[in-house]
Amino acid sequence: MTLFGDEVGRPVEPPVETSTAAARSVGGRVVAVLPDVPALDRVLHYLLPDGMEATVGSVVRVPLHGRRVRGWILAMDVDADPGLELREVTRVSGLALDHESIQLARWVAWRWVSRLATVLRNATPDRVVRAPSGVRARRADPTALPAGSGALHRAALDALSAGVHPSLLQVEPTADPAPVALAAASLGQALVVVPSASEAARITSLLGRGGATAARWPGATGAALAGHSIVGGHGAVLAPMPELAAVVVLDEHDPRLQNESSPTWHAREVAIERARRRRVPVLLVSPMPSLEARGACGEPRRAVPSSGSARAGWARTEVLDRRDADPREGLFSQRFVDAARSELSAGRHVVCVLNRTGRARLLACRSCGLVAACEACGAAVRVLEEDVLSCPRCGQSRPRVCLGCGGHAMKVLRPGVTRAREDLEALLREPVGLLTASEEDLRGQRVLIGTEAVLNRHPDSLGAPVGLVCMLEFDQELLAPRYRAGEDALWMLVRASRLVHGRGGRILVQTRQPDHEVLDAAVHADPARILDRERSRRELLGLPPAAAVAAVGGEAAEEWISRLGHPAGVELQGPRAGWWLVRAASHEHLAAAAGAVERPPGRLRLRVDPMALPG
DNA sequence: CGGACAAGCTGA
DNA sequence: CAGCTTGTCCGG
Repeated sequence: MTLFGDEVGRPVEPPVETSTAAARSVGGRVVAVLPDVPALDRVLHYLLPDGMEATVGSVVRVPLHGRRVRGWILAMDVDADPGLELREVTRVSGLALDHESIQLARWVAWRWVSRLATVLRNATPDRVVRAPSGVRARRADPTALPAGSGALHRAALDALSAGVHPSLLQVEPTADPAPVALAAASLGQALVVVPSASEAARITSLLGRGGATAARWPGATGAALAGHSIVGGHGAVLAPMPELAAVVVLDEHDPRLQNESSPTWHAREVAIERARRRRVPVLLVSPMPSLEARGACGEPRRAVPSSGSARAGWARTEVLDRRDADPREGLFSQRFVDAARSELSAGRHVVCVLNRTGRARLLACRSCGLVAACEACGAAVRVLEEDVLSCPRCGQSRPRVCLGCGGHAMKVLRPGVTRAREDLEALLREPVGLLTASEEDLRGQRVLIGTEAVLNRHPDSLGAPVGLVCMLEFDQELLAPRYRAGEDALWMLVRASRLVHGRGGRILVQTRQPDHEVLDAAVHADPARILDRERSRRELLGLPPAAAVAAVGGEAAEEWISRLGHPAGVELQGPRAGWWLVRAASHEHLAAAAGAVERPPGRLRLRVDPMALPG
């Protein structure tokens, strides 16, 4: 029989999995296995020997063409071609998924134009379990609430009990979302998706204190199968959850909810689809609801601000116009230095954000003025470590010598955080800590400089209260070529608000675009000021979510595009720098057109709903 | 994907 | 013609 219609196409409802052939063979049951070999992309039949316990979703090892590979059981007791000599399952490793999460993975593979094996590989934790946890599932006690969170808890409960249509709750930036998670976990097994592992840890322990059985994903398959609530990043959305009662996505606008490598599934979209299939409520929460969420849920309900003030949770934001600044002032304005000194003397901490790693991103020779460029490809080189110029385009590196005059002295035109930190230490006569995605040195404690990564920290992890966050060069964010630059920039200001929360702290933004709409939105504590305009811009330009878009690259891209042809309702652009852009009116159209293409051999990179468009 | 197997090339 | 590389095929 054919499993679930065609094996890679649009998922259909599961077939009845009883078999007329159950008694056909001696010594075992026939099972359908998807080998963990994405290029194969076929379901094969094996014999599960008597005495070997397995079920749909079990991870097994099977012989395949002279080797042993991992695979997933997709169906039990299926009909196999009677002429086939079936081989035996070698080993049952354990449980990782269930029927529902496999069906959902099938939908993910369809929606993000990927293969089922690739999605299952992403959804399978490194360690599989032998059996569900023996601890009986408990719900959260609805009366166990952190102080002052009653209003948000009630709003969440209202939204979750209003029916199964997805709902959207706009909260203030500094609202603790824990009451929303507690509300979901008081209904039964809850799936709580958050953007980061640290936030997952925090919410998990809060749920535990609220009386619920809750566990962090990944590493919680046994708990999930036993009906415990699950808290985790974008991967958690495919956890097997047999008793699922409610789904919550916190900070649904956060780009980290999208898987960064293919398939680029977004946890928000999967959560909505999962809740629809299970007929359970789903609640999205955000201080700046995304266009995608508003498209799926309609206009957001607003949680009553705890303080009652209209700009509650949004820190005071000062915009410093640097158009007329003395160029010798460099990154640090006098106003910033004064503000920083006064915060420090008041016992509060200072955080600076400069979204450039390394020592320098642009240099020029001191004697002849030539900009330092790559010998091989001509791109501007940067300094990541002392005295080595490295090319961001082709990866070549060379010593720090001017190609024009042989001079050694270089002027830094665009410093990175490493260099900016040294300048700041000299300026404030104070040790400065450094925090980037890859490097952490908090020796300064009182003053901290970092890339965007510093904004992902919970304020409690920084010791004393932060009184001032300064965006040293915000134009880089406002002018970034990514089509989501506006939202991303506002999200940085929201996170800065979280860092200075509750102490009358403020944000100082150094910019040459003081009237930019993103700054206007932050100053007025009203994200709708950019998001409404953003929506019409996306519609006008055919950008997500107004259109469904996929970027196609890799060596097999050209062949794939030619096989795609020109189906109705699909528009092609490119190639530009080896990437094509496929655009369709909806994801139904995009997935139908892309799913009909037989993958050519070779590396194909297919990114649906990419964060940034190629070129 | 990666093992099996066949066909092609090389050197004694 | 053994020994090695390169290419195509196909998996239960």
